[in-house]
Amino acid sequence: MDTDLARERILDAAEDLFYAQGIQAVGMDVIRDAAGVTLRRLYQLFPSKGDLLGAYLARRDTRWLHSVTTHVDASARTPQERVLAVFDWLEDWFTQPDYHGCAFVNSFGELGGTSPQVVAAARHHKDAFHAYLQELTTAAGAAADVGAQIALLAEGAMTTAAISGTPAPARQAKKAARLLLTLETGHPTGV
Amino acid sequence: MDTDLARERILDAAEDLFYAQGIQAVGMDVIRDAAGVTLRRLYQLFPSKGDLLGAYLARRDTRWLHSVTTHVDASARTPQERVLAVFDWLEDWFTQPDYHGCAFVNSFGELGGTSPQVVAAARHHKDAFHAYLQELTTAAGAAADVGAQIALLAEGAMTTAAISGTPAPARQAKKAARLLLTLETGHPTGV
DNA sequence: ACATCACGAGAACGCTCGTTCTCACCAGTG
DNA sequence: CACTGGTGAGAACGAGCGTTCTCGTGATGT
Repeated sequence: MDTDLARERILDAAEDLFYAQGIQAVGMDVIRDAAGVTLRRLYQLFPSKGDLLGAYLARRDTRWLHSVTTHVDASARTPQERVLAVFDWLEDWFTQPDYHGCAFVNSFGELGGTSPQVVAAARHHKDAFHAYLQELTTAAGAAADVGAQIALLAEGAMTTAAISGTPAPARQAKKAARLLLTLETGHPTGV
Repeated sequence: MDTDLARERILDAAEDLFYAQGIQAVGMDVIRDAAGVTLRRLYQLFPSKGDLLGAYLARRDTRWLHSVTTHVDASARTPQERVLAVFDWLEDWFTQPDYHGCAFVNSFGELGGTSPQVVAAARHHKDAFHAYLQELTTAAGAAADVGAQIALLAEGAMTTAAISGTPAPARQAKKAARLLLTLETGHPTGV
């Protein structure tokens, strides 16, 4: 088997399994089985489980953000709609049957107390996402605070949808985001 | 040693360790050492690690909510201030040096994929918290949606404060909550 | 005083899991 | 054809951990 193909199949298997069951719950042998790869090959490409974890998080980070931005670019016309389109994308995500939260929040919850690598990955991912929201809200003419506030709504929606098991938080967050966006547009916050 | 005292010391140790390092990262022997209790006693009081985990989450649930409600009752005068006082309490919490997120979100991230018991505990805890916020916002005369929206802000603040390592999200969330609360007070949402 | 019982301390057991090693096999090279 | 080197399949190793067992000891009841 080609090396690149093997890498991809390993990362696909790791992503499915790590996300579904947690990182510590999935052994390297299970990933080997799911990827259809030999253990030797697995350790050649990822010398330790930590390396595989890092690659998993890195790939998921870029893919996830790319998916959001692609949806925003494709579906929204006005700057305000671009902000709100993020919540439509979230609702789609929450509706997928295997959804159970943000992989980075989950990883942080599982290993944040022991792995600085996971903390750094989560921080990087959230920084990038929040910066993107800030960019969108600024483009929509909102006050400086609104980006962070809308980021909090999005984060809250992710964990609430995961724990409650329903996609409803996406719509509630969207509604709140619309209010924050339209009411503060162009005005100083005045607080 | 008294049985009740042993229970308490075990739960104290388990809470410190589970919260700081994660559940799977902490062995029963470490809890035994920290509690100053024999392994025999530990298993007499909590026949399995799962039982100990359940007791830990149950106690933390009631204590956490009690702490919030106590602060709200003690510090806030008007119904609106009672809602916003929740975010002051959050800021205090975020500022504690050992803060790294909501124990239930972390537990869910760690074991949500494999333990229905943890899922149920997290759901119960979040249901109770969100119901409390709903109660506060209703008492403040806000529209029906506002409770859920403010809950999303609080949840987002918890995870964002944990991952970013700063307490700032509490103030951002409070600002947004104040807007949602005052702007929607007494009006239909009109969306 | 003697039998009984509970308990403290820690060893032991069985399992999981990350990682490495063994061994047979096949491809290419002189 | 011999030789070398890489590969596949899986066994093996070593550590960690949840749980139980052993053993020595001291308290209790009669």
